[in-house]
Amino acid sequence: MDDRSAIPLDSETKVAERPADHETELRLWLRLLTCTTLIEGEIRRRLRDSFDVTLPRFDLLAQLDKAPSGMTLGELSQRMMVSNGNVTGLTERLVEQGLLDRRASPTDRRAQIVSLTAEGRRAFRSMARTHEDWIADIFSGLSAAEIDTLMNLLAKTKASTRKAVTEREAP
Amino acid sequence: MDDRSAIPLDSETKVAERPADHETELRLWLRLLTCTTLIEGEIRRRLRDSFDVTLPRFDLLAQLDKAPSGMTLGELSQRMMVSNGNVTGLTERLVEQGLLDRRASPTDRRAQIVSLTAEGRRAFRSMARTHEDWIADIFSGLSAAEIDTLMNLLAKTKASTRKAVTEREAP
DNA sequence: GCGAATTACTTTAAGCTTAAAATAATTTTC
DNA sequence: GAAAATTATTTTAAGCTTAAAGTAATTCGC
Repeated sequence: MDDRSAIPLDSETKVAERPADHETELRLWLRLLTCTTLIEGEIRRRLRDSFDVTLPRFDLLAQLDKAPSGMTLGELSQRMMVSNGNVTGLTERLVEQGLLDRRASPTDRRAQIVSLTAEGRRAFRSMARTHEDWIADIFSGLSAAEIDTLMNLLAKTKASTRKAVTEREAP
Repeated sequence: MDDRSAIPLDSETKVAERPADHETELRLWLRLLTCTTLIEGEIRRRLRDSFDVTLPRFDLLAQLDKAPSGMTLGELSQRMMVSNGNVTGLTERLVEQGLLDRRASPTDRRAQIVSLTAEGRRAFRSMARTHEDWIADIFSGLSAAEIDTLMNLLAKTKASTRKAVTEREAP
């Protein structure tokens, strides 16, 4: 007999039938997803209304702002956790908009290095200041201690996820 | 002279220069986003590899599984937190796939009610069981207590976000 | 060095997603 | 009960996103 279901997690009378229902984890995942969707949607809306920029473009600019000498497309794609083709398209539009510079790598003729133009940097910095205030506003219902705890638990979640992914890839 | 670096992180002696840098909240948001992106990507990949289904379709089926008598498109769009047009398209494809039924509302001629077909219900239930195990696996690095704390902090985050959104809409 | 494997990127096709405008039906207001 | 406002949905155009296939350059193995 499988007695795992007899462990009094929240429930009282789990019958043997179903091995172990991981409803708790599922609810956690749904809540995590809801939070992110909610915040992401709000930020997307504000970026569009205030600066007429999309969130993916803002994200790309943010990555480049952290790398003054630029970055290859592959590096961008890794840091943004999106596909290569995605970065190709985003970059094209931002170059066209005059916010990005694109040049061939001096050491590798396959690679392209993109970096912010002066205008791109100026535009991003200006948006970033407001963006930071929005985020602070959104999290203002949490105390410093709660933010700290949340940070740590999310770090654990990230580690746990990576482990699950890795172990499945190389079993 | 730039004395920002001399200011203790959350001190109250904010010098005039830079009002308040909310770097902590920004880092929290980025971490939250990373977690979700990581998990979402993995689940999307597994759903495709194992069941040849997309995540949005799975999500729509999940909503309908919870409403045995069906739901209007508008209700679906609200619960899934996506646009109306999005639901229109997803529904079309799922009806075409034979997983959804779609009928006019008897009380409101503008509205359509969609519900799972027998096949749709069977297909979803089968996928859902595996899906739940994946989620449990992904969160397996967290203890029950940690999961509980995380749940509560995310509830707070959600509430704080809704407050920020609402107050901006109706100031 | 030479062929094989890998790497960086682009292209393609399909699907997802949104905002905004349009359509049609219902409800509210006077 | 007619006009005005709201609601439910669809359509449209633009952009995002991915997986998979393709191209070109580099590195590896010998």
